[in-house]
Formats: sequence, structure tokens, C-alpha cells
Amino acid sequence: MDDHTDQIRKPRADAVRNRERVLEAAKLVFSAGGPEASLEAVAKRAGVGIGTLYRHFPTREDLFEAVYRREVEQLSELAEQLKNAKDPVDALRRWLRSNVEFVATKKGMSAALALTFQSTSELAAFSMDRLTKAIGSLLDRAVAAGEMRGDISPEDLLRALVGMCYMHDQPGWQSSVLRMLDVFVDGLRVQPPSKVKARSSKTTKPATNRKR
Amino acid sequence: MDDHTDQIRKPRADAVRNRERVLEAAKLVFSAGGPEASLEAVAKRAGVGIGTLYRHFPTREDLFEAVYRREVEQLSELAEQLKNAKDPVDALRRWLRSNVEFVATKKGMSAALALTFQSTSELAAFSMDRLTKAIGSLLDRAVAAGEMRGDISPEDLLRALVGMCYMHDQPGWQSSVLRMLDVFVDGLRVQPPSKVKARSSKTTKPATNRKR
DNA sequence: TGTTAAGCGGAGGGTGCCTCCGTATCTTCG
DNA sequence: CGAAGATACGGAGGCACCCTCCGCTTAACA
Repeated sequence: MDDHTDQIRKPRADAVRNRERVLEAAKLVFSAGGPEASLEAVAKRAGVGIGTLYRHFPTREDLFEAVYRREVEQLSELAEQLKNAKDPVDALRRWLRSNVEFVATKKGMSAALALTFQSTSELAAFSMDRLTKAIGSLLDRAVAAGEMRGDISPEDLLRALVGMCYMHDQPGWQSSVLRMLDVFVDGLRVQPPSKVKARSSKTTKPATNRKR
Repeated sequence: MDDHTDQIRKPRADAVRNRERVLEAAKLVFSAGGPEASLEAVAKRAGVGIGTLYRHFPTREDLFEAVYRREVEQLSELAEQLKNAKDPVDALRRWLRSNVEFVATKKGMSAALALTFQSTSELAAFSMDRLTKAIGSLLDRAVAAGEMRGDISPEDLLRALVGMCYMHDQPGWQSSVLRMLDVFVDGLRVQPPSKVKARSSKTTKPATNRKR
């Protein structure tokens, strides 16, 4: 009818609000009930109708993905904030710890993520990229401050973190990971040459495979 | 009333048969349709009523576990057979390859297994034990024959195998793993052969690979 | 304030989950 | 072999959840 249809309306306020509510509810419900939690439960918790949920997220996977993306972005933002902390080493340590906590609360979601990552590895790429950048910024700062060695790449660190968290079905894994992370961070510090302890008799570690 | 009911009847033939049918059907359906495949589809495929399925396996997890256990036991039996093969190194290699195939066909089940392993790590213990023994018997024989070095434990080998298969969402992972396994087995030999070209052992004639 | 399209909610048809129980079949024993 | 009783079978049925569809509501814009 009218010819200036290229004019876009402001999105409706209630739509924005509801979308946010659903995401928040989904985070809670999935974390508690695992990947097969009822979507109707999510809708109820969010205080919206089931139809509203489906309009915003047509499939269960869409909802998963949106929740997970948001979490990754929050971790990313946390890194941004921590950039301004006084002690760069401590900032990095804190970020790593937040990450462990993130995994811990997502216990129910891990299987779902395994599924999702298989189907759309675009999401995997996105989150890897995002997290690598986050960890990189913190790492760089510590290195620039002369507090950490510079021969470890962000990818390495991320891989180590993910690898450590991978065993999160064992009991007491969380404290174990936290301990290992502390050791890891300590090992990353530029150390006074006097305090060099003998290496274990493990086989030689392959050199860090630098990417890019 | 009855106090000497300790007399045990022979299990009914149809019960045994149906149980087996359900397991076989479940293997197929889960592999194809993933962990959330319909149990009624399993029952239909098995040619039994849904009630029969539920009597044998009260929960979905019970069924999963039974299927997985059976697979592990089959791998175990395969090792038993391969014990009598002429060439111990080739026997080991074949077992490792069967394992890769096993993982490949279970593509849909991986997420399910992640879930199951979290809840009942007793199953994980069982399968680890079983597979370690299987791989150990083959390894020992090759070592006893003087064809392989003796400083690698069955656990190491199993871990390497599992670790290699863990990346089975990448495209082309299977051939990659097979290649790595060949390299690995070559590395395990007492006398590393001078660059044997990687080959795919389709035939049952392994002798062509022997050269030194 | 009126117009209009974007958004909302929930009824409803469909599917799968799981239980329950009348019926069929197998084992045992006379 | 045949009866008796234990054991297993099948599927109807009630319930929860999935997802679509559409009449009603409400926010944006003029």
C-alpha cells in the first residue's frame, strides 16, 4: 500500500521484555533440569504463554543456543571489566575461576551442548573465538606488565582450561580444577631464577603450537 | 507361607528371546535416532509390546546401559578370539580398528553416554576395566613375542585410543584416527620399520605388511 | 485519539511416556 | 501327557509435553 515501507518500526517494548524473560527462565530451568526440561515449564517460569516462547525461539535448539551465547558474552564482558583491575595476574586468575563456576552451574547443560556443538559448529566457532579473545586480553596485559611469560598462547590456555573441566563428572572435580588452575597460573608467572624446581620425569612437552 | 521358595525356575524361553530382541532393536534405533529416540519405536522394531520393553528395562537409562554393556562385552570377546591369531601385532591393530568402528557407529549415542556416565560411573568403571583387560591381553602377547616394547601399560594405550576418538565431531576424524593408530602401533614396535606406507587393511591377509 | 500491525496467550490435536491388568504361554510336577 | 500355577505378554488408557494456529490485545506512529 504505502511506498515507504522501508521505514522500520521500533521493536515493541513488551516483545523485548518477554524475550529477555524467557532467556533468563531458560537458563535457570535448563541448569536445574538438564537439556530435556519442559519448555512449558520455561514459559511458565518466564510468565509468558507457550506461544510467545515459540515465536521467539522456534526450536529447542534455538533457545539453547541463545542462552549459551548470552553466557559466553557475559564471560567476555567480565574480561572487559577485569581489564581495569590493578593486579593483572589476579585478574586472569579470577576470570579463570569464573569460568569454572560457569561450567559447574551448567552441569545439566553439558550433554545438550555436546548435541548442539555437533550440529552447528558455528556456535562452537563463535564461542571459541569470543573466549580466546577474552582470555587473550587478560593474558597480554599480564605479560606486558612483566609478570608472566610470553610463550603461552591464549588458545593454549583456553584448551588447558577446557581440558581440565572436561572431567567434570568425577566427584570433587571443581576444587581439583581450582587447585590445578592455581598451579597453572603460578607456573605461568615469571619466576626468580633461584626458585627453579626440578621438573618431573614426564616426557617432554611438545612446544606450544602457535596459531596465526 | 512358603519358606522354601529358594528353588529357582528356569527362565522362560520367550522372556529371554524378547529381551535379546529389544536389545538388538535398541542398538539400531539409538544409533540412528540418537538418545531421544522413541521407546515405542524400539518396541515396535523388536516386535514386542511396549509393556514388555518396560518390564525388562524399567527406565530409558537401564536400556542404554544394557546396550552399551553388551557392546563392550562384544569387544572383549573379540579380543579373546584375536588372542589366537598368528601375528600378535596385527591382532592388536585389528582390535584397535574395531574399536574405532564401534565409536563411529555409535555417533548418535555419544550424548546419551555422556549423560549415563555422569549418573552411574559404575558403568564407566565396568567398561574401563573390561577394555583394559582386553587390550592388555593383546598387548602382553605382542610384548611376550618380542615384537613390542614393554613399557607401555594397557591403561596408557586405552587412554590414547579414547583420547583420539574424542574428537569425533570433526569431519574425517575416522581416517585420521586410523592413521594415527597405525603410527602409534608402529611406534610401539621394538624395531620401527623403515617407513611402511600407511595402508587400509581390508583383506584378512595381514602378511603383506611384514617387512624388516 | 484512531489506525494498524506486531505481539500475546492458550486451546487443541498429536505423540511419546509409563502403568496396570486381563490374557496367553511356558515350566514344573503328578 | 496334562493340569496347575507361575511368569511374561500386549496394549489400552491417563498424563505430560510438543508445537501450531488464530482471535484478541497492545504498543507504535500519525
